[in-house]
Amino acid sequence: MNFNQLDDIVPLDLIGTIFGAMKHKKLPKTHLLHEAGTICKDIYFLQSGMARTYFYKEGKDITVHLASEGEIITAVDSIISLKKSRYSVELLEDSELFYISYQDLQTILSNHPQYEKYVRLVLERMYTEGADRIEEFLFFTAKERYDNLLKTRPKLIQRVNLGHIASYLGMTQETLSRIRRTA
Amino acid sequence: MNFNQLDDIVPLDLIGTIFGAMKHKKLPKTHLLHEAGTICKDIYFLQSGMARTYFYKEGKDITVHLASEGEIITAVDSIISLKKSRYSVELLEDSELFYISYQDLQTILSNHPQYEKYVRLVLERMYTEGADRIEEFLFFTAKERYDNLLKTRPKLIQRVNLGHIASYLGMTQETLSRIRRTA
DNA sequence: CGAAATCTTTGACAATTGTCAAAAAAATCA
DNA sequence: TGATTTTTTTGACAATTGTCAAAGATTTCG
Repeated sequence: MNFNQLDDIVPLDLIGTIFGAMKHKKLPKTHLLHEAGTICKDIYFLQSGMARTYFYKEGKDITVHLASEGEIITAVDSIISLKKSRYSVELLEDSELFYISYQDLQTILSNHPQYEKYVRLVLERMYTEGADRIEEFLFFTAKERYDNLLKTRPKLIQRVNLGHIASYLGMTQETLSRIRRTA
Repeated sequence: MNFNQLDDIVPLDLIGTIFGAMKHKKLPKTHLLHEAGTICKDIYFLQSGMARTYFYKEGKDITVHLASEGEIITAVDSIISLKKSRYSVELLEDSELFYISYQDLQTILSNHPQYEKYVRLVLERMYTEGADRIEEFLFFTAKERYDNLLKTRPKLIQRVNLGHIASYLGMTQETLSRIRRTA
């Protein structure tokens, strides 16, 4: 398995326990893992490939989150609250993934409370990453945000449409195209 | 006690256990709870008053987080990683607060692993709030972000300097002043 | 109270980013 | 391959937001 968001945090026996409860699938590019307007029950662990969370604002398609192999993706606005999600989750490449319902994960955690700690550590990391992304918007210009992404996740830029990257960075596709020309 | 980020999630006995380990202080406006460049070890629970997390970018003071009574504040970039923080945490009003070191909190959690679940729930909520804030920057104009803050945290706008609110919303003070005139 | 300090507003102008439309380039697939 | 679809770039222009400087307003505190 290849889960860089977890490997250094979560002990092997927990990975084993959770892994035993996970289902596995290979799915093609453009497949919708989750559709906006429905309640999202599953958490996806990308073994290979790439996915994005997105939604529409005033007719425009906006990418909220991007994940590649080793990373986790789900509709965060639904999985915890069990409200209908604003987001859809779409595969950007043919992908191989493991998944588990949040319900099942919670059952495992109830039976093995010693594992809660590791879920906490993963959440802490996710929270910190989110805080960094907020900072980006507070201090950085469009060009700085792009340069930063280039530095931190270079592969992503080669594999994802310009339009998706632009909306993920909070700018239009045209702006990103011009930024790239100058850089 | 008054902890609206916790009351509806965390059971009373845990609040009691943690509360027993917390220290209590009253401190005046402008007091620095934490200073940038040092490692932040404590988590603060505001009983009354108001605080902000901020830092400097190119000489400009930028507010990253705002908390009022019932909310939690700390230097998130340091408390978990134990790295030196980029942020300072400052009181905006005379405040009464409880605090505990993250270290002590972890010890409590080790001794009472049944409580990990609630820390996870709090973190999930914090993460979700962070995700919402990112969305704001992705889809909303300066005016929309201000209107939204006005709707979700109206008191805050009456109690916090325009400049702090402006940087918190990712715009200049002048822009916010003009937005407010029109609204 | 009244002077000093801090905070907010305003104006003129500049820079950044967005919009709309169309052309160019690249990817897809029958 | 070659036609079709999708993606990216470009241009002209508009809207939004930022910068700098200064004037008003408000708060603080001796």
